[in-house]
Amino acid sequence: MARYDVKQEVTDKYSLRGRVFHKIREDILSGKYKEYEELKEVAIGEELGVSRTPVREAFRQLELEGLLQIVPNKGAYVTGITSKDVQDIYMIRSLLEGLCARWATENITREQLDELEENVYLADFHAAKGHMEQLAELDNRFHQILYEACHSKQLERLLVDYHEYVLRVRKKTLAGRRGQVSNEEHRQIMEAIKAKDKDKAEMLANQHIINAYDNMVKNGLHDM
Amino acid sequence: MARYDVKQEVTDKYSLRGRVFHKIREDILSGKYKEYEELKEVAIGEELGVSRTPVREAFRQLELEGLLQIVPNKGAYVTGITSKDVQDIYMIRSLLEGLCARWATENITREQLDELEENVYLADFHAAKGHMEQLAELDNRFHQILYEACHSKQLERLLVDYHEYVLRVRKKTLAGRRGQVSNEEHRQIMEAIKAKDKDKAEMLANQHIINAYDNMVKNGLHDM
DNA sequence: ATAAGTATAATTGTATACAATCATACGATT
DNA sequence: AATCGTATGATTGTATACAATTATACTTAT
Repeated sequence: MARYDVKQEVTDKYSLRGRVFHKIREDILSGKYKEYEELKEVAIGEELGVSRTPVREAFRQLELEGLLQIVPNKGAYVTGITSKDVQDIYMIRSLLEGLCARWATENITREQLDELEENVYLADFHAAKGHMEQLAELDNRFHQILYEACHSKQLERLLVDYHEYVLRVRKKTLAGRRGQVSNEEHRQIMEAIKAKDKDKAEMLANQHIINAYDNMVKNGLHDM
Repeated sequence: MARYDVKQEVTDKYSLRGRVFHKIREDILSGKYKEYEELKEVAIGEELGVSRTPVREAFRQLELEGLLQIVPNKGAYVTGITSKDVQDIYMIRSLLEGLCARWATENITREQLDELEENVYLADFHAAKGHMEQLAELDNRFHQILYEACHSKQLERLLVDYHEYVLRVRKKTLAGRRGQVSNEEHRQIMEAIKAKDKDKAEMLANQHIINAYDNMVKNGLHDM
């Protein structure tokens, strides 16, 4: 009847258990396995140096995440994502990121706010220098801080999932001018949270995701 | 490279594959397995007449759904849901049901609208007669129609998951006066959709979930 | 030549066997 | 008596074996 801490989950990601799961997940999101491609249990197993058992368990989880589609007695197929799916996900994310920003305004700690501020200033620097990799890293971290700061395990789980999910289609979105504009939006969100303006923070976070989507569509990245 | 239809997923739920998964899920949601209870693979397997393999696969899926927490080499424990978790989920659902109603307004078919209207009138009848079981059934169906009518696989998947999820805490919410009030809200949502008033439909659906939550808290059902 | 039917191969579904890890109890040592 | 160490049992992690299903190729009949 022991009450194990949820933090266990986080470490699991990088420990032995779930290694297979995350590797396959990564390979789907990175585009190594194409849409509608059939994944064979033995083939994947050999590639990862394991038997079918852990692969099957990973397949079942990936199906639940919507990344795989398993047809009984036939096979596992990489789920096809249509441009409408992407649009829907961004609209859903827009609402949830807004709620996250609202809750973060209420619950953010001094340390988290400091890191948020530092993040924005650092991103300014790297945007000016054209360091796209660091910019992408900082963008990820900015949202991650908010996910933690909203102080809701439920919302955090959803948003982390979606955030990883959209990496599949978002890869090069921060390149070009969007990087600087995006960080300017980050700054405004940060300022609103700092000023404890919940409504403004929510509205800005809403719009931030919509803008990211619009930019992605403009660059023609939505039809993968 | 065959393109299997998503409808396969639906039938799977009730076919052989996933039987174990749904049974265990049901037993957790129904409260048969208590919070923090440890589930043993062999014990569950014997109870369902299967070996450990399908049970393990189900465990992995249930962990991803947040219903189980698996600690490596130790065991699977039923996830404890705090009252804050419940509150968060209802807030999240409120936003998503609102979005669903908005999209349903844009995409609902004639047949779906008819069924929605019929649903409301039928529920009126059963509410007056005090038929609580039928009322609960109609409530489920009302939301289900909206999930289908919003015409978004992504949003539907989320909302169906949450809807089943909250059954764990919602069981007796429709009893008492809430049944009639709830159906009056259904009627307003339906009318707004019929009038193609997206904003109103969204707002009403938002409030509908908030009201359900407030009622649940008032009745003291949130601390399970 | 085409189509149906059958046999063979490949793949998934499930059960079982073995390995690794963890919990518990007992005993030895201080 | 308390504590550490070891041994034993229980449980999970993984691999493999077998069963069931599906896909493919070949044969045969029209």
